[in-house]
Amino acid sequence: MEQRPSRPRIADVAREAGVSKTAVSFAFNSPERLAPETATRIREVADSLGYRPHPVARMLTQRQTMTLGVLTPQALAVIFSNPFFAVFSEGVAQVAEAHGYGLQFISPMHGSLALAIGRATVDGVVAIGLSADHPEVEQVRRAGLPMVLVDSDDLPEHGSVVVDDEAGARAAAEHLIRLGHRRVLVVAVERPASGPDDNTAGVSELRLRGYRSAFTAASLDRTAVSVVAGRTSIEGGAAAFQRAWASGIRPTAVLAMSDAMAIGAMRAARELGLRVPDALSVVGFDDLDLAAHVDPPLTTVHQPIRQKGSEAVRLLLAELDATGAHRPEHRRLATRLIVRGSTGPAPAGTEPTATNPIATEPPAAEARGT
Amino acid sequence: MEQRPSRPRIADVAREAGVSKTAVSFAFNSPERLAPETATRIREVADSLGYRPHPVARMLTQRQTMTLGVLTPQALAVIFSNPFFAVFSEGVAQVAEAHGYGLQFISPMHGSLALAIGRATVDGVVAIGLSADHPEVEQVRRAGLPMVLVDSDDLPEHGSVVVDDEAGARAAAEHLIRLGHRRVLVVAVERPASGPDDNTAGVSELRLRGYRSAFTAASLDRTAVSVVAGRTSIEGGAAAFQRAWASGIRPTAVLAMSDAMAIGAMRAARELGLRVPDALSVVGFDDLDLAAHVDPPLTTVHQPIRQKGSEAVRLLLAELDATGAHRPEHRRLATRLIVRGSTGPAPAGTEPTATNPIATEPPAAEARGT
DNA sequence: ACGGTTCGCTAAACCGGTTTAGTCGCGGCC
DNA sequence: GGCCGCGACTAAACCGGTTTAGCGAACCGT
Repeated sequence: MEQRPSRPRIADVAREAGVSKTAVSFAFNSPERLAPETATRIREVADSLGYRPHPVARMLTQRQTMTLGVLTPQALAVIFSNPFFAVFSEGVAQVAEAHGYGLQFISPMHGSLALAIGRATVDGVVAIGLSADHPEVEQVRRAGLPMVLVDSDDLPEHGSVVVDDEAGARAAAEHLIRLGHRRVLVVAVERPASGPDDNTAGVSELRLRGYRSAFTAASLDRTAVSVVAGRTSIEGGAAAFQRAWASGIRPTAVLAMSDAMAIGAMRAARELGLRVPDALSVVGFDDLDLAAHVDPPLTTVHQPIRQKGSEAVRLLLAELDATGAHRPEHRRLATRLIVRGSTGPAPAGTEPTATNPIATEPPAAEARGT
Repeated sequence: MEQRPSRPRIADVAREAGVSKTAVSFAFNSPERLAPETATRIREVADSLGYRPHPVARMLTQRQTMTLGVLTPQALAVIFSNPFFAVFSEGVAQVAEAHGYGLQFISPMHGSLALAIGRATVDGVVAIGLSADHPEVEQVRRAGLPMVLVDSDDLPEHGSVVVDDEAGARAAAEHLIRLGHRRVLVVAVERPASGPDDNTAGVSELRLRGYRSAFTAASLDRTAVSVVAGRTSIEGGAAAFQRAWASGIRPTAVLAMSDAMAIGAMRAARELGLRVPDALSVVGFDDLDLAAHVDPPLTTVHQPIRQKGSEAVRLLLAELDATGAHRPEHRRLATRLIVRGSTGPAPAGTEPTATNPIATEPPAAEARGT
């Protein structure tokens, strides 16, 4: 017959202690406004009743939640299976936690990101993978929530943190060119078929531009670069490489847009009998912890993922602290190429002659092996 | 001089539409109580004003937050760097999301888990790695929050989800015994030095019992099993193995309590010149996706991590739906050994006794994992 | 024509706190 | 002795919604 133990309210404490609600509130929030012994007595009564101020009621009156939101257009389950995101969250969590803020992940609810935003009880938002043209951006603004964008800086009125994707990509391509590679395959991130599109398009575009500019600068033909896309996971990378191979593409090097895809491509290559880096060089992007541990250790473009998260939160907190109008800040973090064991000189005899940069191989004739 | 755009309130909509607050509320929550055209008009006005019901105010009146909490005694940053936790969260997120619930991670704030719980605005809690004797358990109960425990089932009044750690560990040890191993090193999880202790102690204890019972059942000396502890990470596993080796322990096999530690141990062994599995067999625990991708592929005890998360949420939701008294459910999920490439016959000449009949038995018929 | 429903809407109470604007009693000051 | 100021506390308004109780008009059957 026992009913769910209803938690004591402030009025219960007040009655029990023989004081007003106000006094109880003071005892917790500004004890100096009460006689010391009164404050002590109230707190003792509260303790004995097991009273804790109701967090929702507090949020309502104080007009702040002490919680920050991490906004992402992908489902939570997808998020957590993505190591990139895990590292990013680590950075976000660390700074938020240090400043006494909790974290809430805002992801599409019943397929609607707008709905999720409407439900979110946060003081500010870090948005990752959200392109500027997302309608949700407008919704966040109308909700009066400060926001910092990550991986997108084309909304000047919001703070932003980006990395130099283009420079990193260019460095990766230059590295391959110096090693003599003349036919590379770019393994790009495909945007998810359904659901709200994320901003991979923007980042992909920048990286592709970086890759290509290196080849152009080296006076190499644009056709030296072929592109295939896949999901950004080990399996996605493997599948993408297999698909490219099946369609007759025979690169001597792979430029993958994520470490996971690079690892997948390596695996697929190995299964096709291509030794890495002897027959095929592979470059990743991200420099996850994992990258140093695979065999061979992955050459990759390092981007400060953790720092992206922590910096975004710092910007956001600055905006929250700002009393009046506050000029949003824009940060661009550096990337750098980390050369490990998955890249090496292009295999001999694969270079197109200098006079004939196109040196197209007849795909049909070469399909002999299958 | 522009002030932060204050979001419109329900009263603004009411005034603008020439109706009462009640009518506006009805227009959103029970439109059938209004004349259709009135409801439509109110919604149009609301839209034009950009009105959204304030989520905190809603929570307060409806006495529910539509959010579930994931309670963990570790810092968020630690959590996210732990792949085990990522997979678990995936399971949690998937079910929560499907039922329209958001997720909030509750971890120590300024070192105090109690403080974090006090701030959490959730309808129920999934607690992982929380031992029964934690004082926080009592706090959650007093807050009137339903709770489901994961990896701990000694609180009968709360639902629970555990896996059969002991049986899985026993299977792993039996596998090694059949392969002829007689000197094994258990790489256990050390409990973090400071901060609130998590429940690894309970799980570790169970697994250790499983390991030992296999050796006892095979009439092997207890001294065949030595134990070393380390942090549950690749580095932690490597360090632990090195430490054991340095202190003169010379096992032919390692039973690690996590895949990460197993991988670390493999790396450390390789650096010591020990080939896996020829000179040293290694068994992990968890069966992360990663386990199949390392070289050699890791033999490990599979536990349904994702399912632990999803099942815990299902139990919790059932408790939330329950109108009256509800008997909490307790689930125990199975574990199973996945044999891959990191285990093999004990190297010749290492056996303490030649009389043991099991010694020559070939690798038994266990499922070969991919 | 009249009492009883039903419909469409509203006023006021409520959720559980915080905060503002006092009230009350007392000691000090001139 | 009257006024002021101050310390300790409280009543009431408020945060932004939802919900209950109820009101007036239209409708309905007899």
